[in-house]
Amino acid sequence: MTTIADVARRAGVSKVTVSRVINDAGNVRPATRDRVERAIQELHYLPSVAARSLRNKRTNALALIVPDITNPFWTTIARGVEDAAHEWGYSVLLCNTDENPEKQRHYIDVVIRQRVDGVIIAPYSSDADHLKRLRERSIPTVAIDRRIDGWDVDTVTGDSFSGAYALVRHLVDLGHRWIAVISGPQTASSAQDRVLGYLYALEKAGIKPDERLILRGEFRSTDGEALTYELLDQGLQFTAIFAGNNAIAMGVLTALGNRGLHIPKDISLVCFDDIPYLSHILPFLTAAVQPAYEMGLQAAQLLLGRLGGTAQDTPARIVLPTSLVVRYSCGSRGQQFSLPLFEKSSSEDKLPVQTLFPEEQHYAGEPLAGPFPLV
Amino acid sequence: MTTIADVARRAGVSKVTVSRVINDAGNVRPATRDRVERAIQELHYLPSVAARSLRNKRTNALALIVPDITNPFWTTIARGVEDAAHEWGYSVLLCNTDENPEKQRHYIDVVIRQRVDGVIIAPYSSDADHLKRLRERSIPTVAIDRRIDGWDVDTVTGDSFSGAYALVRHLVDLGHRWIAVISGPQTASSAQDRVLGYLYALEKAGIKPDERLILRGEFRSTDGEALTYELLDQGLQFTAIFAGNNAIAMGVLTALGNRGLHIPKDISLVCFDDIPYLSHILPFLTAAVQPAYEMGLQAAQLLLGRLGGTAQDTPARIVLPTSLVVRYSCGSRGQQFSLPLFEKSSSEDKLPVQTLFPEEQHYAGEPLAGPFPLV
DNA sequence: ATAATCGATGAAATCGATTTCATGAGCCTT
DNA sequence: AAGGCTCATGAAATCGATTTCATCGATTAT
Repeated sequence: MTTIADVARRAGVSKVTVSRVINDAGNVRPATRDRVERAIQELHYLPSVAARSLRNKRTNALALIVPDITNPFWTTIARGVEDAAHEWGYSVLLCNTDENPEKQRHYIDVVIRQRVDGVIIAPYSSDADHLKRLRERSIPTVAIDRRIDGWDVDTVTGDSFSGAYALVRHLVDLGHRWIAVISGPQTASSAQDRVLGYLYALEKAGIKPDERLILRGEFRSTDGEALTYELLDQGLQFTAIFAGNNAIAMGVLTALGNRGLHIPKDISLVCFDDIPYLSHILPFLTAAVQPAYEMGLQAAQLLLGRLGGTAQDTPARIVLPTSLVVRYSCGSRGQQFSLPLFEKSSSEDKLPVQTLFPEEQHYAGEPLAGPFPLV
Repeated sequence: MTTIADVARRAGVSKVTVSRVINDAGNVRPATRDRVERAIQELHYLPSVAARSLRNKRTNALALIVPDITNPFWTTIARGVEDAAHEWGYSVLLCNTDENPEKQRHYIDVVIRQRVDGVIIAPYSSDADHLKRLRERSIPTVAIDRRIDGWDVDTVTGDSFSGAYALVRHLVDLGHRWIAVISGPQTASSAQDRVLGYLYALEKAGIKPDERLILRGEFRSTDGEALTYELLDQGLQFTAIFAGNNAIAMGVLTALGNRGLHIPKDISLVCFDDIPYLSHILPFLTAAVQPAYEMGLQAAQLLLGRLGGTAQDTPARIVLPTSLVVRYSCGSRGQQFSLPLFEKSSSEDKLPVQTLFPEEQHYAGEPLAGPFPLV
């Protein structure tokens, strides 16, 4: 790997001069600059970020710590963060915790070892011990989607409270009186707020909440499914379910389908967060939609602003508005059909595909180009 | 930030001894080891990867360069890569190229500056100039999903040829004779193979291919949509469309819907790659499904194997089998319904949600906990 | 004409780890 | 008892960049 010394030697100057050229630091004669630039070109030199950041104490890297990169909500946030970071010349270390405190601890370690300049985190639990490690080292941090109790940091969230209120209000307006909620873990402020919004909507409607209809699990489809079975098996009376996020809603759908219940004919369903591809083809689920890309963008801009040292004021608390997207899962727009659309047993045929030319497939080059026209 | 020197001072030893403890290098008296470990604990010391890798010339980091992290296919691959990397103590630098050669060039620069130990890349174009830069520096590289012509590297792909063959064969068996294909860019081997599989299926069926029915764009829904309009506007005769990937299929759906055409009543549709959430609720699209997670896993294992120096043999060419999942978009299982399910104009109502307590929202702590029961 | 300033350049120190080599203590062998 | 080992430990060099400070020639001010 070529180093700055190689470039210096080739250009007939010292390392310092090469460094000046790289960093556009001025005080370099145009002729010298040219020689150095030519040497850089010829050697395909690219400076080592490790060496540079060792000296600089700045890595030009952010970390984004999220629960589940498989969920399109988080993917979209990641895109927002990445786009903003890219703009400012920062790279992004993406960390996936699976809502697992142990993995979160691990990644906080990684992030510290990497000496990233800043962290954007959707904390598993607000008071988690290991979050303190970021604080102790005063690593600039932005909380996204979830607040961190007891640490006054910049925060970007969607308006979970109002979104939940709007969803439940919608159900109430349609005449529902027994509404179950399956939210996320109590440790996540977003999950809390959604339950609070739910309660507020009930209160406003003069409905006395029933504790047995308020369930909490992880923000995962498996938990949504299991808790729906629990609801059904307890023989409770309810006519609608509010799912705390899109993954939980998927689990609810699965469970209801398996029990032969149809939406919205038998039960209405609303949820938080959109599912991009799905709602495009099948605009079925009525949902409170957060501006995920915007959230990522704002979080990154907030963080980069801090790093740039421009904003030295008090921590920002940005709460972005949600939208209520009314579709068909409550029957409010006419019952075009009910989910599930298919009988369970006949829904899929998965056939193995035979590999046609096993030998050729392992060749380099273009073994398949021979016998076919038009290519 | 505490350094190894701080730890050494506190433990009353030299930096070397601390380094030995950290790296479990032996030749340290148990009593000394204890003192050092206690000092590490007390100071919350975590070594800097920059300093370490500067000296070691190993960063314990991989890069994964993919076209679009928003597409669940790539997200799933990323999970496979990440899980394998995590297992071996490597971190993953995730790079998103948007199928944009300029961004790919940029990220290859980044990857070199970062001195990552290895790269897994779905190259935009196999013969792209800037791929050479990885080669020149002999950075261990694995191509994923797409082969790289003229560079004999480890490669992990799905069996696009056979998958495409199976899809088109399925259409032919159902009686289709005029089948259009909308594939990805010719520079991507996966897109090529899918066209080749298409042609092979036609040939086997004794159908003469029509060049006008073979279209290529980017692997994006916008291109799928635009090219579908093109097909329709040319007044060509065709009864089915084979979409080169899931994103293109989404675009095709949009275009057909906008033109008032229904699937499978008016036109049949098959595509490559699944759409996890969607096909779970609405198992509608008949597709050739690649084992994405497995692909990521194998690519990472291949790469890590190289880095470990275990496998010094010739480059591997792993081709993983696809499955044909027969659903409803060709009508072969009965026409339960046609897509689009809704009249276009009436499909959604997006309402802004009013923020209920704007002031409280910006407070720290738990401003919302007051007036509600049950919390 | 001389001092002061400025611009271009490089030598050496530095960042935080690891590696190499030297040292000295204790133990074993003959 | 002397030489040879092993083991525990540390001093110094090193990785590849940047920063600080010194130097020297040219230009400007007095």
